[in-house]
Amino acid sequence: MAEKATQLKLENQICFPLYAVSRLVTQQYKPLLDELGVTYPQYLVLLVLWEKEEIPVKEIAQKLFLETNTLTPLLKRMQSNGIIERKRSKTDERVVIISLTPIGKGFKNKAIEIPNKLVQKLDCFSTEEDVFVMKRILDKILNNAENNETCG
Amino acid sequence: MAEKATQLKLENQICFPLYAVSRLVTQQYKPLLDELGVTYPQYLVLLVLWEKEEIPVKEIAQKLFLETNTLTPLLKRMQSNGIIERKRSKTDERVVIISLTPIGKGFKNKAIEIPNKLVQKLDCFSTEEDVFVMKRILDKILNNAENNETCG
DNA sequence: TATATTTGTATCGTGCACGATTTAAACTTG
DNA sequence: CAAGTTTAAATCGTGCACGATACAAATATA
Repeated sequence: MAEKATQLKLENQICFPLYAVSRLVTQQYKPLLDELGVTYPQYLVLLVLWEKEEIPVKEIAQKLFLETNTLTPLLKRMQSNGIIERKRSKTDERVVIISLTPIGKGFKNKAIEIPNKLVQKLDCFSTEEDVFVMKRILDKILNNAENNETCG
Repeated sequence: MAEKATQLKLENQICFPLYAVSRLVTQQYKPLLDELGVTYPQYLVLLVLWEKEEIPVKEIAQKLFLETNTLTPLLKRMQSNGIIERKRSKTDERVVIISLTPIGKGFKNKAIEIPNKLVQKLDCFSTEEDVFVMKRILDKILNNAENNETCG
């Protein structure tokens, strides 16, 4: 029982540092993304679209582990900001295909320096070795989350 | 330049798996916290209050790396759910002191099994070794974030 | 080929996060 | 001690997250 009570201390939670560091890192992006006029989740959508020109909402959702009820309004905002286009698929009228406008494509040149700048910022909080180890573990977890439906 | 373009691929982002895993883990808590009728950030406030009976809003904010503009409405919801009490400090009228109601104190017994249940759930996604290593790195980052104002 | 089921988006409501601003109390300084 | 500054909460507005529900198109089944 004493051990279980100890497990309820904030410092012993696994989840909490994950939650706090995630927000901390997102905050590091803010000034860089402000220059593009996008939010952090919108930036993730841009990363997806820079890898694939035309992609259905559903597929973006799967890549980012988000639901369409989060993405639909987010994509509408990006559309009204002139960054992306939304059009219905010809072959399946249910599907909405997302693509970049010339403006959205142009953002890639501005964004090219962001990853390096962010690594510099993270140097204030961690070593590159630690960041690398952490990323490897997180990727493993995400990978298992994609494949392990038996377990959840 | 080719290297910089590679860095813009989603799979090469540090931030993204952090963001996605953070949400994934929070989702694992949901069914457990539903039994208490609290959200995940509210659960974090409970963890703080189980360690310290009476605590100002500001101090909770510092422990959880949140702003008071996030906490004030959250605490009001917890108050109207009968979990906590809010009262002005006698010695400093600016300060609002948060404390648990008997109901909030009683939640601790119900919550005592949550950490173990969560570890079990995480076993589906990761090894305990990896979780331990990750937590150590995340704690280091948080620690540096608390102390390094020169760098940000 | 009607009917039922599944699938991809969209809509709605609640609760965070967080920047910006406001307010009142406490503190500092001239 | 009066004026300016700092500090702790609160308020406001915007944008996620996400559960629940709706709806229409596509598919499966009777």
